[in-house]
Amino acid sequence: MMTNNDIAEIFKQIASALELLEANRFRINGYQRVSRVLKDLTEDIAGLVAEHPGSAVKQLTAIDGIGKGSAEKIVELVANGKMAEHQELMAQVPAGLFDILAIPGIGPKAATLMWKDLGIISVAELKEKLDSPELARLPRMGAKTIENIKKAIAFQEKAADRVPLGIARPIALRLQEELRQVPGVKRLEYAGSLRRGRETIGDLDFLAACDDPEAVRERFTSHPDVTQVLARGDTKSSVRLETGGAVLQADLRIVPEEVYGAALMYFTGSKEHNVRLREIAIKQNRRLNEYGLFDGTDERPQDRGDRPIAAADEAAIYAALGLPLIAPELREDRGELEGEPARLIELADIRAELHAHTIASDGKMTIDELAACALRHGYHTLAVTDHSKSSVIANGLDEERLLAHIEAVREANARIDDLEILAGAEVDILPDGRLDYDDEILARLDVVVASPHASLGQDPKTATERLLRAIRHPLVHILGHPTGRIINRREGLSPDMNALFAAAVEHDTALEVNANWRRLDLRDSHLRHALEAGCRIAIDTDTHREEQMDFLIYGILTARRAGLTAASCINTWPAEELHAWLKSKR
DNA sequence: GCCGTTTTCGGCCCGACTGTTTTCAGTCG
Repeated sequence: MMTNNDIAEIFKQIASALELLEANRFRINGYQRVSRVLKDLTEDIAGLVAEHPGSAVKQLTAIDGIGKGSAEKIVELVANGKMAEHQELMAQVPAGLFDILAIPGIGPKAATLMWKDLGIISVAELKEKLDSPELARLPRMGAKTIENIKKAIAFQEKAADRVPLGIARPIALRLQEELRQVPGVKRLEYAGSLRRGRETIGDLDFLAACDDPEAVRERFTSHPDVTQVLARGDTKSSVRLETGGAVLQADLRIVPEEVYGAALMYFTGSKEHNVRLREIAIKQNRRLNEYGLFDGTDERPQDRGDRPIAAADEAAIYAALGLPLIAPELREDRGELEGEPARLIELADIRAELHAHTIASDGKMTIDELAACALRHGYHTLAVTDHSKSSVIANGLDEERLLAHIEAVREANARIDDLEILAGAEVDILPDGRLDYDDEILARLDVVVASPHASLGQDPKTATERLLRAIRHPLVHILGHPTGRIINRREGLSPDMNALFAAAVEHDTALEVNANWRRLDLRDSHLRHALEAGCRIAIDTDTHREEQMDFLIYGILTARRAGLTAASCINTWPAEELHAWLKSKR
């Protein structure tokens, strides 16, 4: 069965092959857009084609970015497992060239030259020839360029994956704070995919407005964590840095304060969202760039002394375009420019933590320490949810220990004011969908979070049945980290998410957004679809140690990317409402 | 390749920086 990602990957390969064959730039863009749109799509394309073989092309062309040609190719691919155009291109372009194209600094022109003139068709071959005179004889291939390619390959070998949000954000906050200390800095903040709250970050983007650009530039490019300076221009600098176990690229853009908003929009992206906005501007006979929104469509109006209609702040620019302010997390060209945006959930809306561990299983805090932590966060409710007996590695509780633990929680609740401490458990969903405690035990718990921990390589059908059984269980409140994925490490389960969402609505079971940055599960795209289906959502940190309760921000960012409002999130409800809902399952 | 309140042709976002050039191509975001 072909997943959306598989299909998207095929279109991406077509685009790359066409780049190497020097095809029309806009045709390449077209394929790239199809690839991106497919990746973002929430419904399963293979399923859609299977269910509506006659109307699949029509349904696919209804999606923005997919035309008749691509729709037919998708149907061909799903039906036959292969696509003629793709296969023809793959026969023309050696597969290893895609890896060469992926090296930062090497584009289609350089890769094609190396291939056609020198027969280089893999990164290994390129590395062998880096010091050969024949490479240096290629046009535009001087000593510095070759040196940069060497460094880029070394960088890529170190920085194998995009950096998880939970690693990148603390680094960015630290760097942001350091750069703000430079005298004369008026404004300085991170933008880019980090500001949009993506689950992984490609590079860090900083924007500054200041009195002394050279001082900020100097602090940035000579920072002790910087391993290489890639660019150092008047308004833009770019570096590679190694810090906190991460290897990243970081860019700094310095602009006049009066155009800070326009630059922030530009630098926050996404690229695709920006393109949409610029297209809207053109339709209004205007021009939008990082220096502002201008009347007329002249090139570089900022250099002609034109005064922008709006430039200083984001809201004014959106307003001038006739648009509401779009939250950074939504700026992905996924339809955010249509309709009225809702007020998205915020960190301060959260009033309860419903998934947390103590020393009874694999946590580091006692019940009292956990409660103190919840009180510091201003919560009205805390659920203590230690692991169940099958999670042996996590020191899961058997029935006897669990009953004693429930007593300890009840005792703490009686002793501690201003916080309702609930007795719960994170109960393993066994591979066949049964739960790890019997109903008599589950009924004694105030909160049951049911989560998959083992057998995470199951086939989709088995996984769907397994999770459906847990969702339908009358004593389960929350489905914890539904897929069990670990970002950059483990795919996790690939169940039919639509089936899960429908069952969750029917049985009034909440779905968790696990805020631990290694999980973020549900992920943003799944959550978006869950909300369309009408699911209730829980955002919990799965806290094992004190500082992990601050992981909540990662769950909030992920939830905002899906358009979650406070009302749909049970952790925001007043105590009485939340407790009544929990009791409705008892 | 995609798209359409200039709709089936003719457009398609906009700018910064480097290195290799003698005025700009290639790459990136």
